[in-house]
Amino acid sequence: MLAGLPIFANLSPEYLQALEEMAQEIFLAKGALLFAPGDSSRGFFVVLDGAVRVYGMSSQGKDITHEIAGQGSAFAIASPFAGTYHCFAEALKDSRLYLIKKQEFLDLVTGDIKFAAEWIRMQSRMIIHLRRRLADLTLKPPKERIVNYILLLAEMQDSRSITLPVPRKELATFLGMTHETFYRTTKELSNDGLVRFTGQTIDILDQDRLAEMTE
Amino acid sequence: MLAGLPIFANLSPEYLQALEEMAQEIFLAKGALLFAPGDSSRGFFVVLDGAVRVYGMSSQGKDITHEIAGQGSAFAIASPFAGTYHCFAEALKDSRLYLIKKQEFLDLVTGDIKFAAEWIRMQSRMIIHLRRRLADLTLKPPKERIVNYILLLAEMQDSRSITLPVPRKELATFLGMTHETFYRTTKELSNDGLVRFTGQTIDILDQDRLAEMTE
DNA sequence: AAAGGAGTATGATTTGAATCATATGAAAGC
DNA sequence: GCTTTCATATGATTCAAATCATACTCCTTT
Repeated sequence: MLAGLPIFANLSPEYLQALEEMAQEIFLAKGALLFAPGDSSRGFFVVLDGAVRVYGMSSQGKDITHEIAGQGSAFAIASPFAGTYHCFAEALKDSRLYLIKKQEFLDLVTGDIKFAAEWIRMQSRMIIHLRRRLADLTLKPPKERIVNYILLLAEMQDSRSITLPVPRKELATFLGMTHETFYRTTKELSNDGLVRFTGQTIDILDQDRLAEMTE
Repeated sequence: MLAGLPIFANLSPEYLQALEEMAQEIFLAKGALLFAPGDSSRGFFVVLDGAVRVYGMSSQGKDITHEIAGQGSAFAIASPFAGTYHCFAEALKDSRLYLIKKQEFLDLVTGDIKFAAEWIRMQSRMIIHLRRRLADLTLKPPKERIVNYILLLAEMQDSRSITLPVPRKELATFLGMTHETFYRTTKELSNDGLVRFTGQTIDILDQDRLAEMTE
């Protein structure tokens, strides 16, 4: 089940096997809250089916989406070490997850040097990615953030035609803007003949010009 | 030299010893650029004396400070795994650093399970911290970000009177705002009798009311 | 003593994106 | 098949913070 997931790409089969053995299957109905800040960690999660939104919230009720974890993504992977969860996680659809249980996972990672080394590499990538995202959200205007994101998706899916795991609306808070701004800006891109939006599909019409916009 | 640094707080003396042995002393003049995005990693750094600013830059020349690494801070710690640096680093003062050399460090971390486990814990804390910072910069207004930061410093230094390692000006881009906004807002706080600024010193006059402002 | 520069400070103006308000289309539930 | 809800869409208005402009105060340097 875990084989082929990007996050575990560099993990050898024996470890996938070990992780699988400590996994517990969990079902979540659409809209269900999986955890909230302060809840003590039961472990981290892998999405087998469906989609989960991981997000933080400010005092004024505004929210930022940290991750939209679709099929094959893991989330809350730092929580076993922290002891508690620090965000909200909520199912965007009916979902099926693996819970990789905290203690078993900690035993594995602190007991096996090869596994630990892989985990460190993965965390390093994550840290660099977070730094980059931080800079983007703080410095770049909405339009560039959207273009960035589309190009990133295209690269990851290796295709000009991208299928979103969730309605477009959900992307707005991930990209740090309101849905109004998101719709307006995507409309612009579409008017300029750069992309086409059809339901939850994005077609890239002019990759070169898009790439220019982000340097 | 490395003993007592917060980042290595949980590391036992033998590892500090090992790190120290793979360290190379480096001197930087004020204003000198230590590395830029794309440079291949020589390792990570520890500030023995002085201050280094780690920052990212957008195409339009705007910048965000990721870290102001003062005495005792480490930075670029994920770079040995990434292979290259992903930010700029520049000395804010004449500085003395340790370079913890890449290959030696990688050998240690991938060869010793106890060290690896500690490193994973440290990275986990860093990931959670970055998430939190991301949410704060995206969701909270400038005033709250400043108050947050002052309270954080006070907690870290365990004192009502905080000494900054750098001029106040430098804090603005760390908190994701212009220096004009920073000065204006701090003036407000000072007019309201919450804090007092004297050169590079901040005195907290009313901790309770400050704490209220951030919930 | 004068000159330059960095840090601190404030006023005036602009602007980009949030907010508020509504409307249409599409899909899901009854 | 009808109603309700959710996603998409767009106009009007507001507002907070960036930008632009200027000045003052220390400190160094000469």
